[in-house]
Amino acid sequence: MKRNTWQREAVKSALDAQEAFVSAQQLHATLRDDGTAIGLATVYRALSDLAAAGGADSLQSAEGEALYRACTPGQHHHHLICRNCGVTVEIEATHVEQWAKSIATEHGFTQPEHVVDVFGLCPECTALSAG
Amino acid sequence: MKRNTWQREAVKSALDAQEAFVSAQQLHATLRDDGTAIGLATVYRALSDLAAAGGADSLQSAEGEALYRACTPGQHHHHLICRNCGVTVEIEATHVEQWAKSIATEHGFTQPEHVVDVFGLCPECTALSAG
DNA sequence: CGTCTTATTGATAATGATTGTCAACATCAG
DNA sequence: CTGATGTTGACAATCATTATCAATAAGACG
Repeated sequence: MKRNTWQREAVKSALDAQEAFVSAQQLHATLRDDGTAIGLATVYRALSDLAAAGGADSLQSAEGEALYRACTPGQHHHHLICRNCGVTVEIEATHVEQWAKSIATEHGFTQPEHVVDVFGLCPECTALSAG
Repeated sequence: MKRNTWQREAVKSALDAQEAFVSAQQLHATLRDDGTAIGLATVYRALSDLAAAGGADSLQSAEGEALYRACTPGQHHHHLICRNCGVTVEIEATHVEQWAKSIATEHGFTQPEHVVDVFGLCPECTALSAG
């Protein structure tokens, strides 16, 4: 049976409060800073449960860390991510969905899934780097 | 000054001999099995040099390992990868390039880069899983 | 061919994210 | 309230990757 604990709630709402992709470590630090005493392992577990349940998106940073972000459940979407500050915009990619399916089929591949993410500098970071 | 060593040559040709993405560890094991005494650290170094020089593509597996594959230098391309056996097909994605640029611009993002990879089951693995 | 400079190697230690362990604890049905 | 058991959290363990550093070898030069 699945139980509801304040820890899982805390992780969920801490993730909701983020506008950018964050690592488990960062989220753990944030929670601690907010006065929430929670174990690191628990944050890892809560995040991977959330991701498995579709309540969060995850991706790997260039350095290999796992990053998480709250998302609308059930929606398949992709991301436009600032490589400097991490700010994220959800984007739709109907075109790309179609393209991925057809290219897979062309080559005889089945059960296609795809990883599509766009990295760049957000307006703010662009301004900063220009100044 | 950059020196030519048999170790780097060995890594390069071992990578060329692979039709799938492989990890540094796997490549090291392969080399050892072939009777080539080479250090693990050297394989790591050779692979990241190769990738930096454009002689190899790299991506992160779902488990977070770095995987490498020989590729045509200078060509920007994406991959269709079998999630079971790792076989890889290089694909072009002119559409997607354009789309990535325009979506980034729309949101005020600059210097767009993108990660686009399609995973699926190759014809062989599809047949196997069906049988 | 020898010699010298220094890039490279490789065994091993160190790092750092993530996962496993397991006793103590909290949740929820009854 | 109480008991069965899912969950927590401190810490150890794991695993890929990187740093360390003495020993080695590539290549320029004579």
